[in-house]
Amino acid sequence: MSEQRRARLRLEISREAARLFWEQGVAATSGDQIAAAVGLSTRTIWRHFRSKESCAEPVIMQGVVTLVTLMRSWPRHRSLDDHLATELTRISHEPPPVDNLLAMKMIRLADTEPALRTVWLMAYDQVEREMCVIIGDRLERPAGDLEGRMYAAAAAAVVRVLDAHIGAAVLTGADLTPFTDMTAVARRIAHAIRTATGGVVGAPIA
Amino acid sequence: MSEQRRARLRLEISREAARLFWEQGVAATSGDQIAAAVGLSTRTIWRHFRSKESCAEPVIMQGVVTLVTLMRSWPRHRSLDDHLATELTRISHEPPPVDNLLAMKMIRLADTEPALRTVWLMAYDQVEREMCVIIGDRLERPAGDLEGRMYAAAAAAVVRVLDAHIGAAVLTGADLTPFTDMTAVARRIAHAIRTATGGVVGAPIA
DNA sequence: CGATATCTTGTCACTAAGTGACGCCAGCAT
DNA sequence: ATGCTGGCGTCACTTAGTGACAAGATATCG
Repeated sequence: MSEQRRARLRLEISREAARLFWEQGVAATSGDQIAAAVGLSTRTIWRHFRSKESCAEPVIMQGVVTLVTLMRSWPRHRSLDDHLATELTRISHEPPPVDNLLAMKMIRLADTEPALRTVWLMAYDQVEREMCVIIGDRLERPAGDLEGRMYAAAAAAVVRVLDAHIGAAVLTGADLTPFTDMTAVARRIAHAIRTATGGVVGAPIA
Repeated sequence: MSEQRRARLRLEISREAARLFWEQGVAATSGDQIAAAVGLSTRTIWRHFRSKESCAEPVIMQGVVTLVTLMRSWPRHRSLDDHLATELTRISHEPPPVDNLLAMKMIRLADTEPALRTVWLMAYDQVEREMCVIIGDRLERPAGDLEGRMYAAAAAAVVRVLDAHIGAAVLTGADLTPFTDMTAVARRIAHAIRTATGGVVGAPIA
């Protein structure tokens, strides 16, 4: 099975699962229900996900995949600030992915459902690994270097907090004007990452 | 049931569970086995833990509880570096807690067992909350402040990476001399936290 | 186009994680 | 002594998750 096809199927299952989790709660949603909603047998669900709750993972991941992609395409000669600003404004013209709202809802649920919180943390564990590669590559340090891992962990952590913050703001219907200016958002993210990495990750490389 | 008594019972269960997880693997260890090992009924195990894997949490927590305690007792007028150095050297004269090795083994298992990794991440999620209080208090910022939460998240993240690093070194039988000098260890931890918080958390407050 | 090999899914039986309900008893106050 | 409370054991039960095998889809090669 091609990697792409598998990822798409996982995402499709994840969408239905997340919808059900949000509508009726995690405990009240059974594996059978998820399977029925997506039109597969229950057995197939367990072939693609280790547990009921982890069905939410692809949707949660989708919420940060654009940022990770942007980080990956960050050219060495630019500052993170500038790169994120241009890319985010460019992307903001396109319609936002439909999964974003669903992802925020999952984060919200993770506040009260421990099982979902573990999934959320595991998703950012993946982000941390990605960051490890990106930062390690940028700093030209050996893979698995302790410094690089700390930078990556700190960067992933602040992005997670920012993500939770924005998600909470959107869902509670709070004032969203701080997040409409993509240049400002880019500056906040870049500043957070730069601060969390002691100023090491952010500047252009000569 | 007093909070203390409950915590002690949870720790007792956790020790047996961790031992079994290490000796025979997580999948091969049943709830019944854990219950038998600690001399309780299986039902009682589920009264104290949400899941089989989360039985490992108190032991994992025990591995960082000393550091969190030290952070909590950090006086405002001292630098984190100095405080940790004196306290760690003082403590290093006492015998190290017996659970430390067990905790390292759980972290090691978390590398290959996803279910245990979630528990590990959840434990550090708790550490992050603690850090939130400590840092928020020290910076005299309102509780739940976004900046404070980011500092706490970054600090908890780097401590987690350091912890994993040291644990791996101990278990693989690597050279442990870098970790014998408590002053040096304190400096590394304090430096990591200071770096991850952009230099904000670490200095004495006038 | 056809035959075969591979890969994914469905079905069914089964294990074990986790819950609800109820009764027991140790501790404690009256 | 009596009544209450809170933790524990027992047992029945639900359901998440797995193993094994058959069947259908799909790709590959002639």
